[in-house]
Amino acid sequence: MPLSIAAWNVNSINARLPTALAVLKAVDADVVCLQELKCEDARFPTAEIEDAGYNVATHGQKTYNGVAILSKHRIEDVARGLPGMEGDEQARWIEAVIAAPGGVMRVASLYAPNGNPPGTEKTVYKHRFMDALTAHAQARLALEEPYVIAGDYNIIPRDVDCQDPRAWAGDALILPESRAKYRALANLGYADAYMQMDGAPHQYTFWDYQAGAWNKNNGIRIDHLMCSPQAADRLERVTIHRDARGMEKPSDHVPIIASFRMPG
DNA sequence: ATGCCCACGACACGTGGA
Repeated sequence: MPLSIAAWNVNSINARLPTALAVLKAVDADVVCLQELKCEDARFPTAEIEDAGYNVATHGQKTYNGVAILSKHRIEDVARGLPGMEGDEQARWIEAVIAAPGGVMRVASLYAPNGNPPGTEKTVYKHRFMDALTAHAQARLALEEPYVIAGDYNIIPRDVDCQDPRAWAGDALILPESRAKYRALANLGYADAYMQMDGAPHQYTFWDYQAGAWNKNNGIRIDHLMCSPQAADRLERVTIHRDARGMEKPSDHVPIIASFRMPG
């Protein structure tokens, strides 16, 4: 029985709850990692999400950031906040174990910092966060378990992961220092699910609200599922749910979904 | 060369996003 895991930056769960519920239904993933809830835990629409068939674990924050894990299966061992970033007030990390019938899978929902403008404290913070992520991911490898770090990495890994790299030159999403952080995670042994299954150029997960970016297909691929070797060995499918961007009141991101064979 | 659009807070426009 496969286990599907989606990553989706919802850009405020309360601003587009009807849209979000429709997307959740259409995607029908077993596990959904949400980013940019933009609300405190008490204001998360738990009842509506539970009615849609999901258990809920949130790490919210007023106005900014906020991440959640939704799961049709039991959620265990929830941890909030990225190890190594103690004292950071920004809610960008939640991790848990999903007790699926076919076996357990550890899943993290990640919202990495944007880092713009380059050369500022924002950039320093982005790099510090990514270094903490790499250290944590390395420690987790010792467990030798299926583990997926899913979310908005705010990194364009290759030039072909955007429509026009010249338009992004100098941006924190594409700078070599940012790409090096993504590669450091990959070099530990974490596979980008999209790259393992397909890697086709010019497939995007984000289109800006401005300047008709969606109509011009001027997008970027910045939402990724990074898989431990034990998860990567079970990966059988990846899809990008582009339809979500064409809906009424859409998020500027769409879900990307990976499906894993499970032993049981 | 910059802004375009969108969400938020608590009402006007500044901050942040990517």
